[in-house]
Amino acid sequence: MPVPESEVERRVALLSQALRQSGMRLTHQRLEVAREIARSETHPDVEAVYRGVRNRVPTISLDTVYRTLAALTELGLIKRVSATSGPVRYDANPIQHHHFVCTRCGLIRDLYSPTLDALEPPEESSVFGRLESVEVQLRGVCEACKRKEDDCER
Amino acid sequence: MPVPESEVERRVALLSQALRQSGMRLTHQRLEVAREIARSETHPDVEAVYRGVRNRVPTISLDTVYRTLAALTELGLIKRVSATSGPVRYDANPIQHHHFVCTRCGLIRDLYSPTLDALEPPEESSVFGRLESVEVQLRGVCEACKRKEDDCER
DNA sequence: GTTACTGCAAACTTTTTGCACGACA
DNA sequence: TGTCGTGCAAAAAGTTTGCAGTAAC
Repeated sequence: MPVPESEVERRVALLSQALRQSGMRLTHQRLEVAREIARSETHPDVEAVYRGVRNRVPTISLDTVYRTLAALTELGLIKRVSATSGPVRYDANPIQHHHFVCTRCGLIRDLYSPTLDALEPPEESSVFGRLESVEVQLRGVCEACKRKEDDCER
Repeated sequence: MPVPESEVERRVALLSQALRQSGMRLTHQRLEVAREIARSETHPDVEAVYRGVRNRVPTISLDTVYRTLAALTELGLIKRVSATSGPVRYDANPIQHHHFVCTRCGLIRDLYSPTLDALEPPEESSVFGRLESVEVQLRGVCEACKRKEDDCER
Protein backbone atom coordinates (compact mmCIF):
# COMPACT_ATOMS: atom_id res chain seq x y z
CA MET A 1 0.00 0.00 0.00
CA PRO A 2 1.54 3.23 -1.17
CA VAL A 3 1.60 6.39 0.92
CA PRO A 4 -1.58 8.33 -0.09
CA GLU A 5 -0.87 11.19 -2.47
CA SER A 6 -2.29 13.72 -0.02
CA GLU A 7 0.09 12.52 2.68
CA VAL A 8 3.01 12.66 0.25
CA GLU A 9 2.25 16.26 -0.60
CA ARG A 10 1.84 17.12 3.05
CA ARG A 11 5.30 15.69 3.73
CA VAL A 12 6.83 17.44 0.73
CA ALA A 13 5.35 20.72 1.94
CA LEU A 14 6.92 20.19 5.36
CA LEU A 15 10.30 19.37 3.87
CA SER A 16 10.18 22.33 1.47
CA GLN A 17 9.26 24.76 4.17
CA ALA A 18 12.01 23.50 6.47
CA LEU A 19 14.60 23.75 3.70
CA ARG A 20 13.57 27.36 3.03
CA GLN A 21 13.58 28.27 6.69
CA SER A 22 17.08 26.94 7.10
CA GLY A 23 18.26 29.30 4.37
CA MET A 24 18.73 26.64 1.72
CA ARG A 25 17.51 27.20 -1.79
CA LEU A 26 14.56 25.15 -2.93
CA THR A 27 15.83 23.78 -6.21
CA HIS A 28 14.02 21.52 -8.64
CA GLN A 29 16.40 18.68 -7.73
CA ARG A 30 15.88 19.03 -3.98
CA LEU A 31 12.14 19.17 -4.39
CA GLU A 32 12.10 15.94 -6.37
CA VAL A 33 14.43 14.16 -3.97
CA ALA A 34 12.13 15.26 -1.15
CA ARG A 35 9.11 13.96 -3.09
CA GLU A 36 10.81 10.63 -3.75
CA ILE A 37 11.74 10.01 -0.15
CA ALA A 38 8.36 11.23 1.11
CA ARG A 39 6.68 8.72 -1.15
CA SER A 40 8.87 5.79 -0.22
CA GLU A 41 7.86 3.05 2.14
CA THR A 42 10.86 0.82 1.65
CA HIS A 43 13.55 2.74 3.49
CA PRO A 44 15.53 3.22 0.30
CA ASP A 45 19.27 3.74 0.02
CA VAL A 46 20.76 6.63 -1.95
CA GLU A 47 20.98 4.59 -5.14
CA ALA A 48 17.27 3.71 -4.98
CA VAL A 49 16.25 7.33 -4.45
CA TYR A 50 18.48 8.27 -7.37
CA ARG A 51 16.80 5.73 -9.66
CA GLY A 52 13.36 6.97 -8.63
CA VAL A 53 14.11 10.66 -9.11
CA ARG A 54 15.74 10.08 -12.48
CA ASN A 55 12.36 9.15 -13.93
CA ARG A 56 11.32 12.75 -13.43
CA VAL A 57 14.70 14.52 -13.54
CA PRO A 58 16.84 12.47 -15.93
CA THR A 59 19.85 14.79 -15.63
CA ILE A 60 20.15 14.69 -11.84
CA SER A 61 23.43 13.35 -10.53
CA LEU A 62 24.00 10.80 -7.79
CA ASP A 63 26.08 13.39 -5.91
CA THR A 64 23.14 15.73 -5.63
CA VAL A 65 21.02 12.97 -4.16
CA TYR A 66 23.77 12.23 -1.62
CA ARG A 67 24.05 15.90 -0.74
CA THR A 68 20.31 16.45 -0.47
CA LEU A 69 19.70 13.42 1.73
CA ALA A 70 22.63 14.45 3.94
CA ALA A 71 21.17 17.95 4.25
CA LEU A 72 17.69 16.68 5.12
CA THR A 73 19.22 14.37 7.73
CA GLU A 74 21.31 17.19 9.17
CA LEU A 75 18.14 19.24 9.61
CA GLY A 76 16.44 16.31 11.33
CA LEU A 77 13.75 16.07 8.63
CA ILE A 78 14.52 12.48 7.70
CA LYS A 79 16.42 9.77 9.53
CA ARG A 80 18.99 7.17 8.74
CA VAL A 81 17.61 3.76 9.67
CA SER A 82 20.99 2.59 10.89
CA ALA A 83 21.91 4.84 13.76
CA THR A 84 25.49 5.41 12.67
CA SER A 85 27.04 6.06 9.31
CA GLY A 86 30.46 4.80 8.28
CA PRO A 87 31.93 1.38 8.82
CA VAL A 88 29.98 -1.48 10.39
CA ARG A 89 30.57 -1.82 14.12
CA TYR A 90 30.45 -4.95 16.22
CA ASP A 91 29.27 -5.92 19.67
CA ALA A 92 30.44 -9.07 21.46
CA ASN A 93 28.65 -8.48 24.74
CA PRO A 94 26.44 -11.55 25.16
CA ILE A 95 24.56 -10.05 28.12
CA GLN A 96 21.19 -8.58 27.14
CA HIS A 97 21.54 -4.84 26.78
CA HIS A 98 20.53 -1.78 24.78
CA HIS A 99 22.35 1.17 23.24
CA PHE A 100 22.70 4.89 23.51
CA VAL A 101 23.92 6.26 20.17
CA CYS A 102 25.24 9.77 19.59
CA THR A 103 23.88 11.02 16.27
CA ARG A 104 26.77 13.48 15.93
CA CYS A 105 29.92 11.44 16.51
CA GLY A 106 28.63 7.87 16.47
CA LEU A 107 29.60 7.09 20.06
CA ILE A 108 27.80 3.98 21.31
CA ARG A 109 27.32 3.16 24.98
CA ASP A 110 25.79 0.04 26.47
CA LEU A 111 22.70 0.43 28.60
CA TYR A 112 21.49 -2.24 31.00
CA SER A 113 17.84 -2.07 31.93
CA PRO A 114 15.62 -4.86 33.23
CA THR A 115 12.63 -2.70 32.32
CA LEU A 116 13.65 -2.51 28.68
CA ASP A 117 14.64 -6.20 28.68
CA ALA A 118 11.12 -7.08 29.77
CA LEU A 119 9.62 -5.28 26.78
CA GLU A 120 7.04 -7.43 25.03
CA PRO A 121 6.92 -7.00 21.26
CA PRO A 122 3.37 -6.30 20.10
CA GLU A 123 1.26 -9.23 19.03
CA GLU A 124 1.02 -8.10 15.41
CA SER A 125 4.79 -8.01 14.89
CA SER A 126 4.78 -11.77 14.40
CA VAL A 127 3.31 -11.26 10.92
CA PHE A 128 6.70 -9.92 9.79
CA GLY A 129 8.45 -13.21 10.51
CA ARG A 130 10.35 -14.95 13.28
CA LEU A 131 11.51 -12.58 16.01
CA GLU A 132 14.98 -13.13 17.41
CA SER A 133 15.81 -10.10 19.50
CA VAL A 134 14.56 -6.74 20.64
CA GLU A 135 16.91 -3.80 20.89
CA VAL A 136 16.06 -0.36 22.14
CA GLN A 137 18.14 2.44 20.70
CA LEU A 138 18.26 5.74 22.50
CA ARG A 139 19.47 8.38 20.10
CA GLY A 140 20.73 11.78 21.07
CA VAL A 141 23.80 13.92 21.52
CA CYS A 142 26.54 12.74 23.85
CA GLU A 143 28.12 14.92 26.55
CA ALA A 144 31.27 15.58 24.51
CA CYS A 145 29.34 16.71 21.44
CA LYS A 146 27.05 18.83 23.60
CA ARG A 147 30.09 20.66 24.98
CA LYS A 148 31.40 21.21 21.46
CA GLU A 149 28.06 22.70 20.39
CA ASP A 150 28.04 25.02 23.39
CA ASP A 151 31.57 26.18 22.61
CA CYS A 152 30.62 27.06 19.04
CA GLU A 153 27.67 29.16 20.13
CA ARG A 154 29.87 31.53 22.10
CA MET B 1 36.37 0.16 33.00
CA PRO B 2 37.68 -2.77 30.99
CA VAL B 3 35.90 -6.10 30.74
CA PRO B 4 37.38 -8.27 33.56
CA GLU B 5 39.94 -10.76 32.28
CA SER B 6 37.89 -13.68 33.61
CA GLU B 7 34.85 -12.51 31.64
CA VAL B 8 36.99 -12.06 28.51
CA GLU B 9 38.25 -15.62 28.76
CA ARG B 10 34.73 -16.90 29.37
CA ARG B 11 33.58 -15.17 26.19
CA VAL B 12 36.57 -16.40 24.20
CA ALA B 13 35.83 -19.95 25.37
CA LEU B 14 32.22 -19.61 24.20
CA LEU B 15 33.28 -18.26 20.82
CA SER B 16 35.97 -20.95 20.36
CA GLN B 17 33.59 -23.74 21.23
CA ALA B 18 30.92 -22.42 18.87
CA LEU B 19 33.41 -22.07 16.02
CA ARG B 20 34.53 -25.68 16.54
CA GLN B 21 30.97 -26.97 16.73
CA SER B 22 30.11 -25.30 13.47
CA GLY B 23 32.91 -27.20 11.78
CA MET B 24 35.26 -24.26 11.38
CA ARG B 25 38.90 -24.60 12.23
CA LEU B 26 40.14 -22.80 15.31
CA THR B 27 43.13 -20.96 13.91
CA HIS B 28 45.49 -18.67 15.75
CA GLN B 29 44.10 -15.69 13.84
CA ARG B 30 40.48 -16.50 14.63
CA LEU B 31 41.26 -17.01 18.29
CA GLU B 32 42.93 -13.62 18.55
CA VAL B 33 40.16 -11.84 16.66
CA ALA B 34 37.70 -13.47 19.07
CA ARG B 35 39.79 -12.30 22.03
CA GLU B 36 39.99 -8.77 20.70
CA ILE B 37 36.26 -8.42 20.17
CA ALA B 38 35.47 -10.14 23.48
CA ARG B 39 37.65 -7.61 25.26
CA SER B 40 36.25 -4.54 23.52
CA GLU B 41 33.75 -2.21 25.05
CA THR B 42 33.73 0.40 22.34
CA HIS B 43 31.81 -1.40 19.60
CA PRO B 44 34.81 -1.33 17.29
CA ASP B 45 34.76 -1.39 13.51
CA VAL B 46 36.82 -3.87 11.51
CA GLU B 47 39.76 -1.51 11.25
CA ALA B 48 39.91 -1.06 15.04
CA VAL B 49 39.79 -4.82 15.66
CA TYR B 50 42.56 -5.20 13.09
CA ARG B 51 44.76 -2.64 14.85
CA GLY B 52 44.21 -4.37 18.19
CA VAL B 53 44.95 -7.86 16.95
CA ARG B 54 48.06 -6.76 15.10
CA ASN B 55 49.77 -6.07 18.43
CA ARG B 56 49.71 -9.81 19.06
CA VAL B 57 49.65 -11.16 15.49
CA PRO B 58 51.61 -8.65 13.40
CA THR B 59 51.21 -10.63 10.18
CA ILE B 60 47.41 -10.90 10.23
CA SER B 61 45.66 -9.34 7.25
CA LEU B 62 42.67 -7.04 7.26
CA ASP B 63 40.83 -9.54 5.05
CA THR B 64 41.06 -12.22 7.70
CA VAL B 65 39.57 -9.88 10.28
CA TYR B 66 36.71 -9.12 7.89
CA ARG B 67 36.14 -12.79 7.23
CA THR B 68 36.32 -13.79 10.88
CA LEU B 69 33.91 -11.11 12.06
CA ALA B 70 31.52 -12.02 9.24
CA ALA B 71 31.69 -15.67 10.27
CA LEU B 72 31.07 -14.91 13.96
CA THR B 73 28.11 -12.71 12.97
CA GLU B 74 26.74 -15.42 10.69
CA LEU B 75 26.79 -17.84 13.61
CA GLY B 76 25.00 -15.31 15.80
CA LEU B 77 27.92 -15.11 18.24
CA ILE B 78 28.44 -11.38 17.85
CA LYS B 79 26.18 -8.68 16.48
CA ARG B 80 26.45 -5.74 14.20
CA VAL B 81 25.36 -2.62 16.04
CA SER B 82 23.63 -1.25 12.98
CA ALA B 83 20.94 -3.71 12.08
CA THR B 84 21.74 -3.81 8.39
CA SER B 85 24.97 -3.87 6.49
CA GLY B 86 25.49 -2.19 3.15
CA PRO B 87 24.47 1.30 2.11
CA VAL B 88 22.84 3.76 4.48
CA ARG B 89 19.06 3.71 4.26
CA TYR B 90 16.64 6.53 4.90
CA ASP B 91 13.25 6.96 6.49
CA ALA B 92 11.02 9.97 5.81
CA ASN B 93 8.02 8.82 7.81
CA PRO B 94 7.51 11.61 10.35
CA ILE B 95 4.94 9.63 12.33
CA GLN B 96 6.42 7.97 15.43
CA HIS B 97 7.12 4.34 14.65
CA HIS B 98 9.50 1.44 15.14
CA HIS B 99 11.15 -1.13 12.88
CA PHE B 100 11.23 -4.82 12.17
CA VAL B 101 14.54 -5.69 10.52
CA CYS B 102 15.33 -8.95 8.77
CA THR B 103 18.88 -9.96 9.67
CA ARG B 104 19.16 -12.07 6.52
CA CYS B 105 18.08 -9.79 3.68
CA GLY B 106 17.90 -6.38 5.34
CA LEU B 107 14.17 -5.90 4.79
CA ILE B 108 12.81 -3.16 7.02
CA ARG B 109 9.13 -2.81 7.91
CA ASP B 110 7.49 -0.05 9.90
CA LEU B 111 5.74 -0.97 13.10
CA TYR B 112 3.21 1.27 14.81
CA SER B 113 2.67 0.66 18.49
CA PRO B 114 1.36 3.08 21.10
CA THR B 115 2.79 0.75 23.74
CA LEU B 116 6.30 1.06 22.37
CA ASP B 117 5.85 4.79 21.79
CA ALA B 118 5.04 5.24 25.45
CA LEU B 119 8.32 3.63 26.48
CA GLU B 120 10.12 5.72 29.08
CA PRO B 121 13.90 5.66 28.82
CA PRO B 122 15.47 4.72 32.15
CA GLU B 123 16.45 7.55 34.47
CA GLU B 124 20.16 6.78 34.29
CA SER B 125 20.33 7.12 30.50
CA SER B 126 20.44 10.89 30.88
CA VAL B 127 24.10 10.63 31.95
CA PHE B 128 25.00 9.75 28.36
CA GLY B 129 23.79 13.10 27.03
CA ARG B 130 20.68 14.71 25.59
CA LEU B 131 18.10 12.18 24.42
CA GLU B 132 16.31 12.94 21.17
CA SER B 133 14.44 9.79 20.23
CA VAL B 134 13.76 6.21 21.21
CA GLU B 135 13.56 3.51 18.58
CA VAL B 136 12.74 -0.10 19.16
CA GLN B 137 14.23 -2.52 16.67
CA LEU B 138 12.77 -5.97 16.36
CA ARG B 139 15.28 -8.21 14.66
CA GLY B 140 14.53 -11.54 13.14
CA VAL B 141 13.99 -13.42 9.91
CA CYS B 142 11.28 -12.23 7.54
CA GLU B 143 8.68 -14.52 5.98
CA ALA B 144 10.44 -14.64 2.60
CA CYS B 145 13.79 -15.62 4.13
CA LYS B 146 12.10 -18.17 6.35
CA ARG B 147 10.62 -19.81 3.26
CA LYS B 148 14.02 -19.86 1.58
CA GLU B 149 15.54 -21.56 4.63
CA ASP B 150 12.79 -24.17 4.67
CA ASP B 151 13.33 -24.88 0.97
CA CYS B 152 17.05 -25.45 1.50
CA GLU B 153 16.51 -27.93 4.30
CA ARG B 154 14.53 -30.25 2.07
C1' DG C 1 23.56 40.39 -9.93
C1' DT C 2 25.11 37.45 -6.21
C1' DT C 3 25.62 33.46 -4.18
C1' DA C 4 24.53 28.88 -3.49
C1' DC C 5 23.76 24.59 -6.05
C1' DT C 6 24.62 21.24 -9.61
C1' DG C 7 26.96 17.88 -12.53
C1' DC C 8 31.19 16.02 -13.70
C1' DA C 9 35.27 13.79 -12.56
C1' DA C 10 38.39 12.13 -9.52
C1' DA C 11 39.63 10.58 -5.05
C1' DC C 12 38.84 8.17 -0.97
C1' DT C 13 36.97 4.69 2.20
C1' DT C 14 34.98 0.39 3.14
C1' DT C 15 34.19 -4.21 1.77
C1' DT C 16 34.52 -8.32 -1.29
C1' DT C 17 36.75 -11.69 -4.22
C1' DG C 18 40.25 -14.88 -6.77
C1' DC C 19 44.24 -17.23 -6.21
C1' DA C 20 48.36 -19.75 -4.61
C1' DC C 21 50.70 -20.95 -0.48
C1' DG C 22 50.59 -22.60 4.24
C1' DA C 23 48.50 -24.61 8.40
C1' DC C 24 44.95 -27.28 10.91
C1' DA C 25 42.76 -31.75 11.82
C1' DT D 1 47.51 -35.82 3.35
C1' DG D 2 43.51 -33.40 2.19
C1' DT D 3 41.05 -29.54 2.90
C1' DC D 4 40.18 -25.22 4.81
C1' DG D 5 42.06 -20.73 5.92
C1' DT D 6 45.32 -17.04 5.15
C1' DG D 7 47.67 -13.19 2.97
C1' DC D 8 48.27 -10.73 -1.10
C1' DA D 9 46.51 -8.09 -4.70
C1' DA D 10 43.02 -6.30 -7.29
C1' DA D 11 38.38 -4.97 -7.83
C1' DA D 12 33.91 -3.58 -6.44
C1' DA D 13 30.79 -0.85 -3.79
C1' DG D 14 29.68 3.19 -1.33
C1' DT D 15 30.68 7.96 -0.30
C1' DT D 16 33.05 12.49 -0.42
C1' DT D 17 35.24 16.49 -2.52
C1' DG D 18 37.02 20.35 -5.86
C1' DC D 19 35.83 22.86 -9.56
C1' DA D 20 33.58 25.51 -13.23
C1' DG D 21 29.23 26.43 -15.17
C1' DT D 22 24.14 27.23 -13.92
C1' DA D 23 20.08 28.48 -11.54
C1' DA D 24 17.60 30.37 -7.40
C1' DC D 25 16.60 34.32 -4.90
